[in-house]
Amino acid sequence: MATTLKDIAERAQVSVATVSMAMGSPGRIAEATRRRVLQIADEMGYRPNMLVRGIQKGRTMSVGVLMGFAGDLYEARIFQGMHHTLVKAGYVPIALMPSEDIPILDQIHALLDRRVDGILLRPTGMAMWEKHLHEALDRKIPVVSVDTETQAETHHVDFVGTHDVKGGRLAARALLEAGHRRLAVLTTGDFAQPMYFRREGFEAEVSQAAGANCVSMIQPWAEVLDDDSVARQLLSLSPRPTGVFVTIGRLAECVYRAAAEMGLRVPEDLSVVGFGDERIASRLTPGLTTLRQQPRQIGQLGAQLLLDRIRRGEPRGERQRILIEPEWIARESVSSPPPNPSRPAPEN
Amino acid sequence: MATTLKDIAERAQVSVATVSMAMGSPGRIAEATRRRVLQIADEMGYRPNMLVRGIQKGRTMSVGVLMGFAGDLYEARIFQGMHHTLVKAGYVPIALMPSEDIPILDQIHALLDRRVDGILLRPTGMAMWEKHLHEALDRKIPVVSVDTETQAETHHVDFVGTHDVKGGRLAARALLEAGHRRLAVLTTGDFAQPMYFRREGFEAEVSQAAGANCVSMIQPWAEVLDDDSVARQLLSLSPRPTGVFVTIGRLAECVYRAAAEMGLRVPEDLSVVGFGDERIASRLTPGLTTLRQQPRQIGQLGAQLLLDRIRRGEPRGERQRILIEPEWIARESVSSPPPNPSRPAPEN
DNA sequence: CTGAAAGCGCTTACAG
DNA sequence: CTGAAAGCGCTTACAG
Repeated sequence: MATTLKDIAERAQVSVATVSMAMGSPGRIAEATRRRVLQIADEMGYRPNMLVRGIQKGRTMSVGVLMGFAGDLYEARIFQGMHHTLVKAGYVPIALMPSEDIPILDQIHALLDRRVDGILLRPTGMAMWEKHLHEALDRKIPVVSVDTETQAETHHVDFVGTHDVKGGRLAARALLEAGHRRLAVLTTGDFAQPMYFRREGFEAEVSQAAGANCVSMIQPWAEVLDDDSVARQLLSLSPRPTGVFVTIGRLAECVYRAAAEMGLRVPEDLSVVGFGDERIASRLTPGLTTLRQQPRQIGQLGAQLLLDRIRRGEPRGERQRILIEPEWIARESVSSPPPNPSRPAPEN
Repeated sequence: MATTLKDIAERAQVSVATVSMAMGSPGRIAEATRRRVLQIADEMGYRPNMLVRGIQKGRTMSVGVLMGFAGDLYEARIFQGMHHTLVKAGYVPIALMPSEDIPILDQIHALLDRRVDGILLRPTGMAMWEKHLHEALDRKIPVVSVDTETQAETHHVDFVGTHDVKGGRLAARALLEAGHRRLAVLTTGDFAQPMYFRREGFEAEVSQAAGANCVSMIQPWAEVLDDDSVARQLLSLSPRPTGVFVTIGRLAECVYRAAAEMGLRVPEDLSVVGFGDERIASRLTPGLTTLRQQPRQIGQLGAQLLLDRIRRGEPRGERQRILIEPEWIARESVSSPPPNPSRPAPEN
């Protein structure tokens, strides 16, 4: 249906090879012929057929992107970053997502059958991509994981994500420097590594500070939005923590509400530091001091890593791992601890 | 690099044609041979090369998807719907979005050069896809527009979207039936047709009701979130409207705030009906009665329309246009008008 | 400077 | 029942 080199060759009264060279190889064809051929090609609306090139060179200039596409800003930003880097380099993303009634293996095969040059994925808890990743790796198709690290098959899967441990440390350091000593973490358990790492970093930093301690409580993921009971428990501890780190922004809402119910003011009585969730953080009153992630950059670097591997043609090189430090965004939810704690500390 | 039919043929000691037929054509090859070939193919991890099929049959089983991917739930749902229908049918979406520094024409060409079988697009205000759509249409590649209708090149561009006019009518009817006669529309101008259609439907319905009237005010899009001044103006009219229709959910926030500042209660003093934006609608207090759109279904039907066109092989058939009625979601923001309006109506 | 030939991976009539 | 040949659209040595 579409215009082919043959069509052009006939019209221009030259061979297909000549047309091909006129378009592709600079000085191979006489300038006059070349001009004429190009002119005709243009008139006929010729567009190169990348399928052919894909077969010939073994490069389709397309990559598979496996994500959630669930509609959160964070993931959209990651995709924006990937998209930008890919398209700038002449690549195109084939975007697939998990779906109840479509076997994941079929999705991977759909990519392999179209000979994608590589795969970018964000292995969220729900998407069980990982089990079938070897299908790609065995065929020497590079895979780069983004935001969340793959659990299995990590051997040659590069990774770009947030430096969660560092983020946890930064949160702890800020609270410690503000004078807090009784610290707490409110986290949510069943949602993969990032939460664990954030908590880990926080606890590690606190453990190095003289006279400071830290309790941690876990709220089931399903109840993150609605249930304030865990936050209330946390604030009912005696002695009560004066600085709380929540590993995900939404949890701050629970803490805020629980505090309000208990007559505690933020930040006068209680300092709170969050993680990510910029929208929520800026909307809360007082504004939530938080660690901003860099989803766009994560997407870009992930794509870059993949392109590097594709270009080097060695999917089994040394594994790359890039962690991006979250940015400290100071709002109004952190201050020094109350001078007169609910239960006076004897060591004054 | 990847296993080819030739590799399998060598191992199985048969011709490439035999291998091909063993896989593709049912009864063409002796069962024993077939088994052996398939077995070997499986061992070698053979995967068919769809690029070749794409060249041979002129079908790549891929379609271009041009959207915003800006991270709103609504668009994500549309994409989910498209994705589901496409993947179920063996197709795959190549997802491209507008980007400051990438010419749109290049994006379209990226799709054409990969010989996508069709294009799905959501022509939002920002994305100037439309100018270059003829590049696809001229090459007989079907295009289906979703959510927002294309302005130009509509000749053969099918469309699936919300029945905005009907939605506006439903909103008006509900307010009229609740007894309201002084009605108002708060809309936002610079954001393409849907808003106009909603308003149009509302005004048309009101104009048919005895003794009812309607004023309309437009708020610039850029200020939708922050600026309540237009809403305040609207509520300061004399006589004051008792029922307001906002053409987009977010605007309800402005109305709510303005009402609160002016000492007006929703719904006792003021009834409000919104459109879309389920998240906001359910979060507001009182809950916003609204017209729910069906983004997932819109995506599915859009993809279906495209697949139909691809299969029929006639990109120039009669134009399809599917409008999906928004669903009336009753919450708490609508009641009968106040018995004793701010400025007593003489006709009692 | 231009063309004929071989090849990329596969399918499909057509022979045998 | 299986294979050789031609062809899909293109590129790339190799001749002339």
